[in-house]
Amino acid sequence: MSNFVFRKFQSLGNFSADDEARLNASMQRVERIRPHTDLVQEGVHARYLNIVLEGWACRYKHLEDGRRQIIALFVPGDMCDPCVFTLDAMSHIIGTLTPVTLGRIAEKDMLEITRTSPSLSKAFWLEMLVSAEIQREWTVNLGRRTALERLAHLFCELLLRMRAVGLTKGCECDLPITQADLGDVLGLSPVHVNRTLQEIRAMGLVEVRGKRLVVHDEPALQALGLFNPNYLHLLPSPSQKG
Amino acid sequence: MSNFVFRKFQSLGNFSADDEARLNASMQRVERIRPHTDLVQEGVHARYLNIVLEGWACRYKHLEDGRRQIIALFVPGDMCDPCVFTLDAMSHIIGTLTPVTLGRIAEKDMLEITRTSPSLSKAFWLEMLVSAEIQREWTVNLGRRTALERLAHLFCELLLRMRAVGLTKGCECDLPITQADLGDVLGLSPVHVNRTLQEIRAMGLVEVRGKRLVVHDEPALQALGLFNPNYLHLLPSPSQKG
DNA sequence: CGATAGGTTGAGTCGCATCAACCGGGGTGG
DNA sequence: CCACCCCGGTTGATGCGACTCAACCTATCG
Repeated sequence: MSNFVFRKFQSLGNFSADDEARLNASMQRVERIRPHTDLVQEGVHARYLNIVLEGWACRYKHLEDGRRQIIALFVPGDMCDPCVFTLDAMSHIIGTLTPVTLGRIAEKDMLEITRTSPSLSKAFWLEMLVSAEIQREWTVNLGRRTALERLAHLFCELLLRMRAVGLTKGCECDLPITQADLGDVLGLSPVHVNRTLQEIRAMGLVEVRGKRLVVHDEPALQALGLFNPNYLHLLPSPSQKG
Repeated sequence: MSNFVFRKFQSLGNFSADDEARLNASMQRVERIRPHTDLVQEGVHARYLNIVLEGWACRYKHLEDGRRQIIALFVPGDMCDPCVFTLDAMSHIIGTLTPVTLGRIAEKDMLEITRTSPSLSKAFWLEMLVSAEIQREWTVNLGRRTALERLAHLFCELLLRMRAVGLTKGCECDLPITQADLGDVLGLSPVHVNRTLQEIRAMGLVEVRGKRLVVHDEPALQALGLFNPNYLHLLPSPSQKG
């Protein structure tokens, strides 16, 4: 199992070697899915739990006239739908943003795992609650923050999430998505994303170069984005270095 | 138990007389909480599951500078936090919008109920999944719909949710909240809510008078709001008459 | 070497916010 | 019982933030 997925589960509670073995045994690897591919179709009952192992994916919805809103971002270690099994059909789509490698767990294995491993089912449960918390925070982001604040807030969140799975180097991490995708996350037009990126860089807080996010002043960025990390329910980080 | 709460649980699956008795036994009634009162403080571990029996409540967050976003609306029959027990602390506040009567179930009773009654725990689980679906749809609403569309969409949702618990008369239901509260739901200023209400009324779709919502043309309202009811996961309604 | 996707820039417009004043009704205190 | 107050709603004027359209630039890839 990749190191950062291991970290992810560790961050969700006690995670034993036995748990790891069980996960590995039931996880089927699906390599290098192309970017901008839909994994799960709207209106279809989910048959697998998908864990992102490499690359970024998202949950999104389309309006009839083509407008698109990305509802959630999935970075390595994230589970795309820890809770979707019981609903008859999904009202959203899960798709890749970059080339993605998935770990896939069939529904019956999931049921078996949650029935027999308290630590793993607690991990799935926590993952679900935290993703709901993120969803709520995004609601606030879209409803009450300006473009500049939204961008700052998103960058703060992503940096912390990437750090939690050990995918940062100091205040730097991958940001492998386009400005248009960022716009669909933030409810902004691609043009305005571009200008807002320039503005935030001119303030000396953040730079985006070559699909990398480089945060120069994290406290100031958090202040700008009115960012309070509580909603991520991160453990007091044992190592900030990533 | 009030008729509409009964309906609510029926709409969430098979709900026996025995289930009803168990709920009644462990539910403590809290009468007439004042409007604009916080039920659960931010950063405090929840000790109860709250079910709204009368009135409307909401989940909201504040930004440091006073901006406020309502993240969820709770109408009679809704559970304020079916899933919050396992998280250490909440990053949001639950408060009343109108005078509210709650049914309150202590944490230990909840654990007991979910452990021993499959039908009730399935109901709680479903309620949680649907509320997550609503949250996602609101994210789209704030990110990608105009003020007029947002309002139309919200009204469509509220009408269906109220109908599901039998609190509509045809295409009419209570709407006991202020325009300022609507603004905090929709990410709009109170002034703009007012103007948008006038606009939607001038179109002949909806009227709001005396804390009542009156929908004149539900299909047209759904079209305007780009509304697709799938996300509510309502059962094929046995009776539309409310 | 051309095609194409992503990024950048400018001009013009519009949706929504803000500020401020005013109205109307229900509750309260004198 | 009346006067007042205050909250919620309404209206107008003005400004700004973000969108749209359109052109152009740049890097990558076949």
